[in-house]
Amino acid sequence: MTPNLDSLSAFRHLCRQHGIAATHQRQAVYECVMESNDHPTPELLHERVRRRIPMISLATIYKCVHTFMRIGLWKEASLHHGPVRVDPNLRPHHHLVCRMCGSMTDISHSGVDLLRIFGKLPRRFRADTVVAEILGTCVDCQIRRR
Amino acid sequence: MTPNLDSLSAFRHLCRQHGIAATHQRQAVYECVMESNDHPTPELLHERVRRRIPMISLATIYKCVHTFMRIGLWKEASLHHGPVRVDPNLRPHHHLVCRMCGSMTDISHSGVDLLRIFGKLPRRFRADTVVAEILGTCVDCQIRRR
DNA sequence: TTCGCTGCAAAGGTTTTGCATCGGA
DNA sequence: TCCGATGCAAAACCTTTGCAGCGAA
Repeated sequence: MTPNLDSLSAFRHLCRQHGIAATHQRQAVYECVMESNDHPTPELLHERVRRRIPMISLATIYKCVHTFMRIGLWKEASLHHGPVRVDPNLRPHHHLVCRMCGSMTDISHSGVDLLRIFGKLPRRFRADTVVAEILGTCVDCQIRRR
Repeated sequence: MTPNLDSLSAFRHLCRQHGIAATHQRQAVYECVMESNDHPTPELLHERVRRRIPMISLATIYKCVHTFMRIGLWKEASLHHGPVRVDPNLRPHHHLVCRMCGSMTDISHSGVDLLRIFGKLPRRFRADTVVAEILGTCVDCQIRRR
């Protein structure tokens, strides 16, 4: 059973669990993200955290974000960001995305109408497309690794 | 009925339909993408197109890609690329992504097990996650626009 | 005290832009 | 001929990195 800790010691506990130092920069970044309802970019996070620690640098934000992702506390919401990729296939289809090399392969729509599955979306959001992104490891990277 | 045209005049026809000039650079970029089975980045496309037009610049590749996307011939396979976005929500969930402002909102998993729906994936791809990305226009942008 | 973390500044990678020139219609 | 497209170079944007000094343990 997790002990009922206040915010500060809960954060220290978390850091100890993962073997990282509990700096106040990390705590501020952590709390700002956990209080967010959106999915902030490092830039936006920097703005928010600076209200508490005016001198914190953007590089530190990036480092904190990577650290928390590495230890599995957060994920990257923006899948396969990086260079644009062109898709000339206009028929509905989904993507197999390799986490290691970033390669993308189409797979057919196969009669799965996701817009129907997600029929009860928030009424206020005007949806036009639903794409399934299937993340994993491609054949080449399975062979190549280790 | 579309006339049966050879490659060159088919391309000219397409350009005329969309009111853009049929330059040989655009034709080479167009053909390279249409012959691709992957989803090339501008960089990779540049390499490939240079086999035909050694002096073509990377800026032209970017401009062509934007043009073909603008007229609706191609899409962007890499959804919401750009700055990283942090996602501290570790429970399975999907995303509402606004095409205009890039904002992302979580929607609940709602019992839809996409990995089961996509049960018959290519055996060789080792899938670990399926995320549905629901693209459209958020409330704020619906109000803001025009 | 020690080692990991921060802040700064520089560099790396991707994309856009301004402008002179070229070429398609 | 005319206007839009290209090529180049510079700038803008996003992210990573190296290193000296700081601070958590």
